[in-house]
Amino acid sequence: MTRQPSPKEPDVETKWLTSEEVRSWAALMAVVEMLPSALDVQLKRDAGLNHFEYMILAGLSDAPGHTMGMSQLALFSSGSLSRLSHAVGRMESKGWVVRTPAGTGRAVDVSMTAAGRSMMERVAPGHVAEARRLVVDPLGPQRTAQLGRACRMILDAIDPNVTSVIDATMDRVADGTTR
Amino acid sequence: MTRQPSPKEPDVETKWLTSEEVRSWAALMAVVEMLPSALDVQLKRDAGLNHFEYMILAGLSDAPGHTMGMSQLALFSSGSLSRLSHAVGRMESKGWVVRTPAGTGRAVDVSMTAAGRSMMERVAPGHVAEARRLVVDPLGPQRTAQLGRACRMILDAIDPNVTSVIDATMDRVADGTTR
DNA sequence: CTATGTTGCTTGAACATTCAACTCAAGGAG
DNA sequence: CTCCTTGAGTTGAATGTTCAAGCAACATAG
Repeated sequence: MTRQPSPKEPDVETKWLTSEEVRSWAALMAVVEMLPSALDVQLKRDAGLNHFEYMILAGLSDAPGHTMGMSQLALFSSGSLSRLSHAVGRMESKGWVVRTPAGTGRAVDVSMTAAGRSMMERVAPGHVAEARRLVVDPLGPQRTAQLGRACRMILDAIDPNVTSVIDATMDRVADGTTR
Repeated sequence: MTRQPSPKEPDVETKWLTSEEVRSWAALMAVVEMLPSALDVQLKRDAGLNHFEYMILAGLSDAPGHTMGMSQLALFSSGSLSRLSHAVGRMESKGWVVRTPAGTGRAVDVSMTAAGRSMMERVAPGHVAEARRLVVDPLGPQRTAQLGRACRMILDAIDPNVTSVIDATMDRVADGTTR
């Protein structure tokens, strides 16, 4: 039901989707539902880690000093502060990260431990291989780049802040500032 | 950490991503994490429904006789049978769907009730508006179609069966067979 | 110097999802 | 006919996520 359900009334208000658009929308919805769990399979198997936790570690791994504040990390990992707090709690008890009070106010910094880092080094290759197998390779470079641009436009519509945080991290990664 | 972490060893095995590819990948990951919850906000507010439950109703709403078998529905909604079973249980207790034993074997059919249908009619416009606001309109028709094609390629890589189920439903929708 | 607000995070309970085990019905194989 | 095996769902416990409330450290205003 993404097109007009029953054309009884004139239905002036709703701008329904064309059948082309419905097709695209359905495909996108299927991807957002399936891709995370498809990735979870590999991560869970190889490291007892879910996708969200992986994103956290990936973020820290590329941050200066392997450290980020909670709020920034929440924005980067596209999760709520609460979800992050729970997740970091779990990961702390497994010894992958530590929390330290940051300079000012009530702020908290999260940093990756050596154990966390070595875990990442163990899992990352498999994860990248999955990324290739499911997305990058089937699409090829051209379409992958196109997809990236489309996603950035969507993110901008959802919340303009996210794009800038991600871009910042990506710039750091590209520069190799962290190595 | 989607690129090479520390170039000590030759690292013959892993084909890391280029910085262009990492950018696209990061944007895609952010979308798959954020889009469902962004959509949930509207659905929850307007109908106490989450995105997965909406997909179930949407599937039924476009199915002949507003009815589908559990397995087919699971495939369509990109969820596990177990998840679907729990979700349908909840929705049944709210009076939106009913389960009836289907002809052969252990099979079960799920159908949308009148209450479910009228609920859909109430929510759908708002949902479509969100779909437009966050995706279709910012991208424009060309890029939306491109995005759809890319998603279909990804789905094919994850599980070739899904594409056909979705296409089948979409064909029905396009034909208007259910009206 | 109290009161009021704001930021940044944590917490607990309610709710949803996953995982592994189980049931029940058919379909063969011998 | 009896014994696997497979297919289709269900169930309960363990795990994760969300939601609303709470709390501590400042800031600002009176």
